[in-house]
Amino acid sequence: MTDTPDRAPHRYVEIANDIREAIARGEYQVGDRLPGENVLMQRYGVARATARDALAVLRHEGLAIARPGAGVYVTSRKRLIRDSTDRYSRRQASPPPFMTDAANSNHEAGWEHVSERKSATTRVAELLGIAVGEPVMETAYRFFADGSPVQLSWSWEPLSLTGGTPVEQPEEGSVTGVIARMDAIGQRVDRVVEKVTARAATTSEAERLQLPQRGSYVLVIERRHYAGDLAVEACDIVFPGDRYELTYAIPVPD
Amino acid sequence: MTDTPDRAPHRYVEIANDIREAIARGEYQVGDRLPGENVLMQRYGVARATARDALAVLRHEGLAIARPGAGVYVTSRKRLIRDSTDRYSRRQASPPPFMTDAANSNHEAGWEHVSERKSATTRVAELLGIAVGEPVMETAYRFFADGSPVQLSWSWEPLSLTGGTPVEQPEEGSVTGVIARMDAIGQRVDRVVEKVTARAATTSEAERLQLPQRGSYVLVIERRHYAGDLAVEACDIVFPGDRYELTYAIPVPD
DNA sequence: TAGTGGTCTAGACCACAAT
DNA sequence: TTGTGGTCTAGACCACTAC
Repeated sequence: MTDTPDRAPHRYVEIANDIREAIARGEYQVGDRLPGENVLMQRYGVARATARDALAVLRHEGLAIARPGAGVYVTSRKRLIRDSTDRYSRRQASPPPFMTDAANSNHEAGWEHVSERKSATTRVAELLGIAVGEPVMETAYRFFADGSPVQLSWSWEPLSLTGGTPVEQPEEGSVTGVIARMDAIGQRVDRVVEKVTARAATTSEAERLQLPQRGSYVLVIERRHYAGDLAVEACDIVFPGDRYELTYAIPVPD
Repeated sequence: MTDTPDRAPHRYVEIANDIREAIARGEYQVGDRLPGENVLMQRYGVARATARDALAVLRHEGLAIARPGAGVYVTSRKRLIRDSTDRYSRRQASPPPFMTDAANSNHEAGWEHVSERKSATTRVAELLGIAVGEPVMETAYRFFADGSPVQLSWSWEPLSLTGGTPVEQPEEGSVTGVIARMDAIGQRVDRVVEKVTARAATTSEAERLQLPQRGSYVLVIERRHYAGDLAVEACDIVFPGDRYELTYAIPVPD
């Protein structure tokens, strides 16, 4: 028979496994408090750092979250679904796409936004195919579901296209949605490109998404709306890595 | 004027910032060795754990990787691109999609695979819409680029469709690719659905992808090929979170 | 063999949450 | 006021890498 290495298991892994299994057995429900560092030190006879390492494993897996001063709690395992199918269409979206994403959650969902004229940074200029320093409209969003922030985004549109038109302000006019607004000024969006990556959360992202400063990761979409070869909008979208699922349906032509 | 909190910065954050900036300045190139725990202890006059925490920040950001016994090294920042556009078409793919993804890398790319008849687990049954225990063909893949593993996947096809046909073995016949193989047995794939998530790497994933056991995260695609409402293939694809970018082009109908 | 990062002990002080 | 998690010190042993 095969001789499994069977190396001595590490204490912190064993402890993490114990707690994980207890959660799986239902001994701890979502929102329940888990045994903290002090309890684990006594229960397993380990040092502070070892108990802490065990909880760090669960935190990184997204199973638990530490609330400083309060304790460690079991987190919700449900992911919000962002479905790209039918998300980008000419029909005036109603309700807006994000509300559909959040339809599963119990509490109210909503968002805040602020639009501002800016000059294109190097990156924004590259995304939109314009010159650095050209005027753009930047709109920053933060979306909420279940009372907590679940999505950040920054959208940029070249003011050479929208400046002085009724759709200059993305969230102020009667027409909403990039595609419909661009239609209104004669720019026919025919293609949306989304690039998906995962990376560590920056300090500011962790703060605004109410994630732990250390060890958090995010899902990032870099999106562009195109009218032919012209990029009419660029957008960075940031999700807590363990809270979202992105769905893409790809038609296979005959 | 606004009174910024200006809370005392933490030592480990300062140290991490110093090293990150040194990398940005080009003082350390990809593959170079960074100052280790012992050097940082002396240079900054901190304890082992604090130096370690500083390096942990960089490791989590994907900027550095620790090689036990050897040191901490600057990692490559280039992401492989997996483009869904034209990935799923009736034309016989040549070269296979993965080779296109890896076209940017300098060293050779390739993959290993192994196919095996199995019984559908609960999850596979649910994915394929069949009964638990039904026979399926499971094919496990591991893809390499630049000499290191960059992608794992597991594909399942119901043997009720492919069993006894020339395309029963995904990688053995003259016809390759799910769509072409299914065409060969009269199943016309018209839609591929991909669900993208991010999560912590499991122990076994970290091992097979040669990632650190702690703190690694992965991008996961759960993919299904559909012929009408019939799921003819399901597949889990796992990427190192900081090594890949997934691209989706979504056409906007008139 | 010397040095490395991974794990672990046994303490400490702090800001903050709950009471 | 008490307890919590976040940070930090000052040691230790180990398996492994590089020489």
